[in-house]
Parts: sequence; C-alpha cells; structure tokens
Amino acid sequence: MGIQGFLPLLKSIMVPIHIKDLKGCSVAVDTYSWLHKGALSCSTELCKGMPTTRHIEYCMHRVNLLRHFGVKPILVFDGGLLPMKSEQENKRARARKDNLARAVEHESDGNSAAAYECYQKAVDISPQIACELIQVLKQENLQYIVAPYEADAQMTFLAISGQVDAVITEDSDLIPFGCPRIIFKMDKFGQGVQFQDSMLQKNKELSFEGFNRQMLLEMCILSGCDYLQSLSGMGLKRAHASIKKFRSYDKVLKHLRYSGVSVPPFYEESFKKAILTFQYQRVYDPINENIVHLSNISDDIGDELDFLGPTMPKDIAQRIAKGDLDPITKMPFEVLLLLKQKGNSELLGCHLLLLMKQRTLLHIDSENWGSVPPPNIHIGYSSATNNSEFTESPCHEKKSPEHTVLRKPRQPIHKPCLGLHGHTNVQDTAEGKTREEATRKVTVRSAYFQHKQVEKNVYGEKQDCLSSGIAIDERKNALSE
DNA sequence: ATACCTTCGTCCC
DNA sequence: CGAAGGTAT
Repeated sequence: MGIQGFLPLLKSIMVPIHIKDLKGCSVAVDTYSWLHKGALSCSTELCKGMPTTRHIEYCMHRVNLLRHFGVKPILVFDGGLLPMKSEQENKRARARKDNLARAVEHESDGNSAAAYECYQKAVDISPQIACELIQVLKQENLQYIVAPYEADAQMTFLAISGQVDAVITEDSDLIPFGCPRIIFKMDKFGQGVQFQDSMLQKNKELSFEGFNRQMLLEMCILSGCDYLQSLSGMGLKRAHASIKKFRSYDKVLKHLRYSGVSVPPFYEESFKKAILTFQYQRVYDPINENIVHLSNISDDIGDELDFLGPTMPKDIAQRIAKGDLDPITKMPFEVLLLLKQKGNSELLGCHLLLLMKQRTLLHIDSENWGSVPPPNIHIGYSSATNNSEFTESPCHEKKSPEHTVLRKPRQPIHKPCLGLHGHTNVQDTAEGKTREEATRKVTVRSAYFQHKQVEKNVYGEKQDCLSSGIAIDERKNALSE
C-alpha cells in the first residue's frame, strides 16, 4: 500500500528536476513501475501469452533517455517474496485472477472495451517478464540487479552504499527505508520531482523538527505500511502527531492502551518485525557478490530473523541477481521456458531428474534452505559464468560469449515456439501459478533504438526462441550423458 | 479536521 | 501504485 498520501504532504520540499541535471551520475531504477506502465498498452497480449514487446520497448525508451543525458542506469528488479507481505501478495494475486476471469467473460460477450480494462488490471509483472527485459539489457551491456527480495530495499542499499547517486521510483516506501535521494514521477521527457532526506527539516505540511530517522520510520509504520496494517483510525496525521509527542512507538502504544484503545498483542510484536524489515532486509551487494543486510546488524538483534525470508547460498544469490534463476522458484529461466513450451509431463520428469542430479553435484541443499514453500529445486549448470555484469564499468563487450551466441540461432529446431499456445491455459491460472507468460517469446535484438526500422525483419527471422534454443541444446547434451 | 472508501488514470494511437 | 473526491466520524 505504500504510505498512504505521504507524497502530497512533502510537496514543499519536492523540487522539480530533470534527468539532465544528473549528468555523470548513476541511478538505480525501480524497473517494476516502468514495466507495469509499459505493460498497460499491451496487457491483453501479455495476459494471453501472445507475442509482444511493447513493455520492453517502453522500458528501453526510458533507459535510453537516461543514457542520452549521460546518466548511468542500474535497473533493479523485484525478487523473492517476503513472508511479511504474503497476505498482501495473495490478495493482489486474487484480484488479478478475478480481473482475468472478468476479462475473459467480457470478451466472450463481445464487450472488448470492458475486457481491455479488466486485462489491464490483470497484468502481472512476473519474473518471466523481467527475464525478457534482462535479455535485452544484457545485449545492451546495461547494468541490472535482481534483488533477493524487495527492489525498494535493494535500491536503498545501492544509494546508501554510494553505488548510485539517486533512485528513480514511484513508491514512497523508499522514504521510510532511508533512501537519501529519490526521484519520483519521472515522465518520458525525463522530468520529475526530487526528494532529499536532508530537506525533511524544512517540510511545511508536516513538521519534522526534532525527528530522527527512527521516528520517521516508526511514524510510517504506525500509519500503515506493506508489512503491517495500521490500527483503525490511525493515518499519517495521527501517526505524525503521536510520534512527535511521544518520540517512540512503544510509548505511543502505551498511551493508546491507557486511553482505552485496544491494541492487539500481536500488533506490538509485528511492529518490531516491521521495523527490522525496513532496517535489515536482505539485499545483494554487487561488490562482494553476496547477500547482506541493508544495514549492519548488531549482535544483540541476532535472534529470530526468519521473517526476512530464508538466506541463501552465495552462488544462488549471484544467479538470482544476474537474472539466471527465477527468484521465487529458484529454477533456471531456460528450464522454465522449455517446460512451458513442451508442456509435456514426460519431459518434465526427465528434467526433474536432471535437476536433482545437478543439485547434488553442487552441494547446495540442507541448512536454512530446506523450508521454503515452493519446491526448492535449484540447479546450476556451467558453474563459473561471469558475475561481472554489475560490478564492472562499461567495457566488457568482448568478454561475454553467450551474448554473441544469443544473436545467432543456428538451430532452427523449434519454430512453433511463438503464437498458437497460451490460449489454452487461460483457465489454468486458477492454480495461481506462474503459468502462461513463460510461453511468450523472448525477443533479443541489439541496438534497440538505432535500428528500430529493422523491427519487422527481426520478427520475421524468428529470433525469438534463441535463449530457449540454447537451453534446449544444453539440456539435450546433459540428458544424453 | 481526519480517516477511509471508491474511482480513475497510468500506456498508446 | 498515487491522486482525487466524496463521505462518515
């Protein structure tokens, strides 16, 4: 839910800014919001698993806008599900499902306008969609990171650790996370408004005089956030007034109870967890190539942190960050694509065997890793790939062989890989799985904007199945051993 | 005055 | 998701 109505109350310290003012800077980009906006124009196609690249083009347009003005973007993607948000996620998934059902119904009634509207509300920015964009980013030598959990925490980490100068997002949650410099509402011309931490003292609508970071955070949680519903009647204004008066949440809760407000016992417990989730969420540090906490964790907090989600082996974290593994299922995207394309259980059985085999080879089971909801099948093939995508500066054109391979689909093995399927599993979504969008093609092409005119050719040449083509090759070899 | 609920636009042509 | 407007307290 973000922080309800926070941004309007910070108007006095929000300053207009244009991307060109950030020339020479690097910025972290909340890719979700761009993908989501871009997906609106082609939501019907996306929901049905039909081929489209409009959402990718939308993102690349903005990425190129940044590059045009000399700003170096690092695209950040959402990763795994945070236990604290699971009920919200379920709610949203259900809403999407309902809208999809409604859209299908409207469509069969011939009401295409209503259907379109529902499709827009049914689009899900799945890891597979992110993966499609990542294929393009790889080709363009653009930096990106898939967060182990939330992109918000990941972007804040990059900002605080000085790896980026600012963050571009639409989500006010970055403020309680403690992100020092945020650009909201960036439009297609590069115009937006800037929030700076250091300006808070000068805010007019709400006075933050005497507030420290902790108080700001507690105020935000008190008013209701993704991790904890607010007490009824508690919004931003009351939360602000309460924290201003009592300076800490426990005193506020004590006062509320004293005044006869019933504060459920779990509320206080959840509040602590919410604070810790904002402060110590797991993020990926591209410099050390490993999972760390958003801020350094002191030993006296060290007790149960399971609500931050399971930790993971270093190599898994690296593969997730690179976009090789689905951050939720921990399955390689290539394998997922293949399974969806073939959609036949005999192959699936073979691959599960393969997965198990590789899994044991990598000794990555056991430990904290065994208790996650989805079956934790994580494999790694071609173990030592280059992890350098995001730690290095621009010049590594020559050293990514797989990228060049991607452009040459030597194997015309499976042309029936786009179109034609996907319609069958519209009802499949009842299972609430990560289903049909995997059947969509992954369009990979280089020089995204300079060569826009060759778009039709690209489509015609069926370059769409290349990455899965590679996957199939590798599978074949591995299986025939 | 405040909080909460609903609706609408986001995209593109 | 945020913005905006209506409404209940």
